[in-house]
Amino acid sequence: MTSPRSNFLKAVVERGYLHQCTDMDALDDSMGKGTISAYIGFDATADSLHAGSLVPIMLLRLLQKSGHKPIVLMGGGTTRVGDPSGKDESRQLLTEEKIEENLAGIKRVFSKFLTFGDGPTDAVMVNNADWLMGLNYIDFLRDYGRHFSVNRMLGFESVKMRLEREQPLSFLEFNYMILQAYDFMELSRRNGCVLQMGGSDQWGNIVNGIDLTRRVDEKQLFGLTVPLLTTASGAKMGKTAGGAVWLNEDKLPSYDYWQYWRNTEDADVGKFLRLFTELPIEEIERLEKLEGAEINEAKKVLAHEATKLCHGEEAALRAAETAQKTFEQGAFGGDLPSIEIDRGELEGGIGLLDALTRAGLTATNGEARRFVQQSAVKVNDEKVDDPRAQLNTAMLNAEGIIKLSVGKKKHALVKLT
RNA sequence: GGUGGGAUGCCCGAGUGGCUAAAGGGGGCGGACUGUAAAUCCGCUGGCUAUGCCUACGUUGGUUCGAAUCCAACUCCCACCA
Repeated sequence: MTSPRSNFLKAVVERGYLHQCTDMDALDDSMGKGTISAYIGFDATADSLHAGSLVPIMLLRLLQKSGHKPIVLMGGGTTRVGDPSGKDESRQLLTEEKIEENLAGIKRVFSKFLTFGDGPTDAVMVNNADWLMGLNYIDFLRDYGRHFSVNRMLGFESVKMRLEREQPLSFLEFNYMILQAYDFMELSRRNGCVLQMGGSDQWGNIVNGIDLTRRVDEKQLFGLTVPLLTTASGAKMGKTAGGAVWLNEDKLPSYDYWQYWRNTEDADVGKFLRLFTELPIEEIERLEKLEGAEINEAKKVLAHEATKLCHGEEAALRAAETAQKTFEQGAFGGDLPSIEIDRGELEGGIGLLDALTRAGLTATNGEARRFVQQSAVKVNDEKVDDPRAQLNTAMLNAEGIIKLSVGKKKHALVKLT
């Protein structure tokens, strides 16, 4: 493969987005000739996307910046079936109302990363429920079912894995790849889409769509996959203490989002800067060369750039300021989570355990008790190891705030109403 | 439809009448060490108005002083046979 000439593919290779591509040279040619449309499909299994979906999202953004048209395919129809790829067990089927609700939440995420509209390179969002729900079973089987070889489908990784491990695979799920293949063909017909991208676990599904369209419409389509990311120490991307790293502000405050990137493992910094920021490569090469404690500077840049894309520059600066005050000056910043308490209530004294739980630092009083006993709890940066301790007005600082901490990283503020 | 096997805490998985809030592992969290990193070591890991109480071993009943453990019915899953 010669090195690509189109802006998009050049960047894809350079920044580490490429895992596999069906026909790099031919795709490069088409992209050089003019604007193309490409799509990525997203499940509607939750009401927000999380950091695990960020690579494909960034890929669509890069596509748009390179002068092409991104199509976001919402799996309103296929989510009703459930993708078996990469999963041991069938997924719980979601109700229709829940799926609709999830679609609405996910739409808000994309508006941050892509420009939607009617222009030639404006992004569009489509929902495969629009064409899948109306399919007639017998017609579908006769028109398209005959192009799928079961023999071949059994060889696909997603299916093979289930069969080898003797995990049940229902006929419903077995049909997922057929529906996704049909999606690709449908999008090529409706929107002139010629490229489907996705995670490396989608390779089989993508290739199926290309094959189907070649057989039925005699059209050449392309597929390109991105690597499925794990951190250098093997953990799945996008998981953290409190659960998933959501991209919607209402599910994960921008301060916590910033912290997630700030805590990136050393070995991942360069990779993440390439994938999740839009800094020039030369700048990234400079940053990833930093060693020892200096690499923290690179992590701050990563946190800033990533947060800026998702939540805006202002939120990123706010998070950085709070982090600086909290971690580097031993004070606290206004972006920390906070709870408000009535003065009268505080005068009467509030149990420490109760306060920790109300502030969201602990899930239950029992957990709070354990933390206190493990001397992990601080009030105004003073260690407290008596579970019966009370908060009172004497603890308020000059600004009328009490700072609570659990461990080194979790902090919250108690303010008066 | 028949026969056999299974369902345990976030996950995997021991446990076959009291010593079981349930071994062990994973994951997660806290502490030490550091650089808000990794690795390593130590500890914690059902809830509560807390020397006690409540909830929990698929569901519902039963036997027993006492059940995750025994019995019955039911639900779901798996395997083999038809």
